[in-house]
Amino acid sequence: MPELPEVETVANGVNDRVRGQRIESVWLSSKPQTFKTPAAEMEQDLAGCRIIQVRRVGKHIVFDLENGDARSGVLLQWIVHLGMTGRLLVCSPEVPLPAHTHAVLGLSSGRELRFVDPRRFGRLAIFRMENESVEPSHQSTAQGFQGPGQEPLSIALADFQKLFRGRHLPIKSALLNQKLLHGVGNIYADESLFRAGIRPKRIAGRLRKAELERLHVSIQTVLREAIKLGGSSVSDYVDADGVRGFFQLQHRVYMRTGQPCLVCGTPIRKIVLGGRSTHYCPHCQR
DNA sequence: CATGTTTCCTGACAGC
DNA sequence: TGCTGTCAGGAAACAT
Repeated sequence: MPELPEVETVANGVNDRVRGQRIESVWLSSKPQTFKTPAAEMEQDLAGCRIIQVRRVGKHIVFDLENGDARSGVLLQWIVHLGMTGRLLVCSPEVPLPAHTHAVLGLSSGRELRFVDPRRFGRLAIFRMENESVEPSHQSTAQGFQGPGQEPLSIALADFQKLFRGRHLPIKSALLNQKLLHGVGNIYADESLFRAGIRPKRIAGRLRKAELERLHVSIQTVLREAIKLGGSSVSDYVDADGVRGFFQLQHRVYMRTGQPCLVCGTPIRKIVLGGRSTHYCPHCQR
């Protein structure tokens, strides 16, 4: 299940392979729920565009596109959300199309960019923004696609603390809420809470200042470490090369139910919180 | 408005 | 062996 580190890894890998190329052909499957933008419209929009760059915003992969019509002043973005089982692959057209392929972009390099998603929790969309050249004295303030939440790797401590003020829900549920914080999913929520020594069901608004400080640090540490290792390969996540990440070897609680805590030896406990399996050490996390 | 619950989807795996 | 049932999970939609 791709979270921030996996999405970052995929986005970087895809960026290296497709940056600067033109989209010469577009094929989309007929599974309407995959397309937040109607498929016909998306096809029209993507065809002929040049890919300026590919980057991560939250758990979304954003393709910044130039549509070749400079006068239109429109910057298009292709937004890819991998959901649980989505993959982006760059390969030769000769490689047989895997089952559950939902999008194939033919590139000027002669290779194809493919979106494959068996479980269809992934989503594709076009984001359109006006080019903000209206204020020539200022740098463009155009951000393009932005989720409603904050980026965990750059949020300041004070803003981080503010996110949870007055919230009456378990801290883990708050961490998973993308409207608050981007990119933290089930694995990294559990791992961060373990490293911060906080029980997942503690009420977010009742955490002490010192605990939020620890959590702020541990989220960033865990995410950065995971990015360095290429993400976690838990079920079927692979990067753009089809290579698996290695962060799962660093998991201290996730999927370690019953195994001894690596700090104190107490068996790791598993509960269900907000419909998500949740792992923690009952001794180390209070 | 803030939270909680249900829904979407298929592969993997357990149990008979 | 092969079938059936259960589970996983991001985030939107819906309910409370």
